[in-house]
Amino acid sequence: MERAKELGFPINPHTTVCSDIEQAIQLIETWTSKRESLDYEIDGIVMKIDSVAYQESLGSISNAPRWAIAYKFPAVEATTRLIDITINVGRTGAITPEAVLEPVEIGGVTVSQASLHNADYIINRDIRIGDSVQVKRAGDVIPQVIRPIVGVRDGSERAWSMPQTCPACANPLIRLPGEADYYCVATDCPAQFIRLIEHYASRSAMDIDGLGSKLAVQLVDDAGLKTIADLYRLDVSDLLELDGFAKRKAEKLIAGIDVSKGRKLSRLLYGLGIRHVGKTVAE
DNA sequence: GTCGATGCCAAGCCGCTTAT
DNA sequence: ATAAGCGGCTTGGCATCGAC
Repeated sequence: MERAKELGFPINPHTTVCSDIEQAIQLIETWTSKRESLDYEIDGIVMKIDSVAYQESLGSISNAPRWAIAYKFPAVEATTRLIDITINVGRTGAITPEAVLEPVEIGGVTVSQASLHNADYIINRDIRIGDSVQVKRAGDVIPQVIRPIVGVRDGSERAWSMPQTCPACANPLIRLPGEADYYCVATDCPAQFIRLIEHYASRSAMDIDGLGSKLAVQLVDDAGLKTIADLYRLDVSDLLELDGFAKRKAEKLIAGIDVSKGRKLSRLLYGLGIRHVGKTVAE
């Protein structure tokens, strides 16, 4: 940091060296109360091993160094009403329940939805539709439903259970013994296919410029896409039939699809969306 | 002016493999 | 035998930019 400063980079003036863990804890306590005095917001403090030699011998795991970690201040919590629980069908057919919340301000943003992860998450916490719930932003970012406030129930709350059938294709949902998620295992489920198209076109797969989630819906619902291969049978005149498409946008998308023919085999493999074949495995 | 795509900030949970 | 590591999968919000 000192060298960076010498080179003219702006560095944070509050950087402090602590000689042991007690001093580090003391520093956190000091800043917990002084936090409001800064003219910018902070969500915690980064602790680093000062010795470069120790940093090198500690190394890294995956993306994170073992010699630096963030202490995060407790996230702000808010109370709101759980209006409904909807379910989402993922690319692999995994079913994820989602909380529809009465919009509430938390840490400067409005939270109206949160993932509920799986059926057990809801059942174990006894979360019911209509409940008042405590919500926070985990790591000050990701909206999370923590627990229901049982004491304020008035009897109108309804217990939730996982639907028996897929909301998109009406085929039965299946949960394998020992697994947490329910799956739609239909091979022709439109919700799964829309997600597959999104994934296939995404930046780290075939990187088709201009094809995102909204367009995937349009292509499947309105342009009659049935397989990934159908993408390559589209032409400009097909796209001009669709809402919001004019010449320029249609030509750009066709060009983007064309360019994707030249992508590496590993990107194609990843793009096909085979379970347990992620980016690393594909490469 | 509006809508969608994208890149950025991220965490929880799960299933499996590897290290201790 | 247990813990740590890791990849995979899913999600929310915001700023910015381009197309319509």
